[in-house]
Amino acid sequence: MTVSRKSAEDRREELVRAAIALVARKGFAAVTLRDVAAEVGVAHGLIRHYFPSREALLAAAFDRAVRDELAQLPPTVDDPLVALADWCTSSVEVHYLVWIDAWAEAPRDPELATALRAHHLALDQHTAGLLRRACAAGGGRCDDPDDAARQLTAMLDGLAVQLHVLRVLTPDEHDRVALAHAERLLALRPGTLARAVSSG
Amino acid sequence: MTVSRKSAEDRREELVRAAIALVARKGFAAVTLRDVAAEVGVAHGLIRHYFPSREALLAAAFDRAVRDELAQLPPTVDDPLVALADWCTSSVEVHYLVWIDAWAEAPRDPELATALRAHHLALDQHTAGLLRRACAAGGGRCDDPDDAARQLTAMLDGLAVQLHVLRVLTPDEHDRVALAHAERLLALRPGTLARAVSSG
DNA sequence: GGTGCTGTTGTACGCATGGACAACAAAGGT
DNA sequence: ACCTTTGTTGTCCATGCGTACAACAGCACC
Repeated sequence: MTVSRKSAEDRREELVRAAIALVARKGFAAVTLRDVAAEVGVAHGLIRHYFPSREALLAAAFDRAVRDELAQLPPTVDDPLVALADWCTSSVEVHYLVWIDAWAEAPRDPELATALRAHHLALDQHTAGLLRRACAAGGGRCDDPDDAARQLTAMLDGLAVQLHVLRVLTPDEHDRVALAHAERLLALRPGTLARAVSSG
Repeated sequence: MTVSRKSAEDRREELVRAAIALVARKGFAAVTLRDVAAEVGVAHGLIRHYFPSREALLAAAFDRAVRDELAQLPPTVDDPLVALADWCTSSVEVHYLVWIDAWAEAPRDPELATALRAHHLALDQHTAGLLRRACAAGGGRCDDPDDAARQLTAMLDGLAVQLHVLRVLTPDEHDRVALAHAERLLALRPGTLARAVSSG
């Protein structure tokens, strides 16, 4: 049997990506080192060569998922209304399954809770920025963007649960409710945002 | 060692309650039959006398948690405004930790997902009723109570995550945002609901 | 072409888990 | 008093887990 060698960098990356996929599929608690190894196609002993413990691997995976999401946030869209509309309608399923699992784990894992809180605050700030710019561009009114951002993120989280977990919403309904809520927060004319959703 | 005997009914109840508490504390996946037995103070073999499997015990525990919550829903309050305001501000921490854990588990457990969806729809209907009555009593306007209920439950779920998991909100902030959102949904004068919160 | 270095494998160990079951102990009927 | 029923215990087993580690294989450098 000839073994296939990879650079340490590539292999680490491969393992982390496999871990993220498996967490989304099976949940933090159910992900096994043997699972991850099988997903990549290596012996499970190899993981110990890159990560001192299972916990370290999962922490790296979560960290990576956060970084991924934050990095791909700015969709390189200039129009503030389009940016906000896209933000309201972009709820990536895989990521949300990871977040919801992290929510469930957070009360027992202070480190994860801290990371989760930091991630949330970053998204909150991003959302506040989107709201500010969209408000100015759309002729709306927004006394307290930070408060509005809190309300929008709460709504989006709740809608994501209804969409991805409870499945009591269709994607279209999700988008309609989210956009309507954002329009109401900014006192925009109904439909302003709905018409701005990028066609892509 | 003299063993302490209990009626089958009482013992079952005791085991289910212990399971609920442990799920809230450690999460579905991490709850062990030995854990539950230790919590109650019996040998772990006893559980098999009451439940055919671990899965059956946890299912019974979740079912019981749902029943508990639905049973104690009507807070025996007549005033519709007070009832709605109480509903917006009552977010029991223990229960929500169980729900969030169930959300995380649902994508892998179709039976749990079904139960969760049924529970959600029941709450949605309850919320729609509250909104209808409060709207009439408070002189608001509500074209589509079902849609408004969907939006309120989504917001409450999102806020519960921010309060209990992320801990980026104080209970007061939670209540303020929730009440303001409900007022906006019904086009009530700001403060109408906030003043109605039962003093208890 | 030997010689380290490093990625990789396979096996082994200790441990915790869910489940199975035989033995035991407390009531309750007769 | 005996015996049946039923709640309860302790022990055993197969399995799967995270971790540890010795041996192996590809690769670069001298």
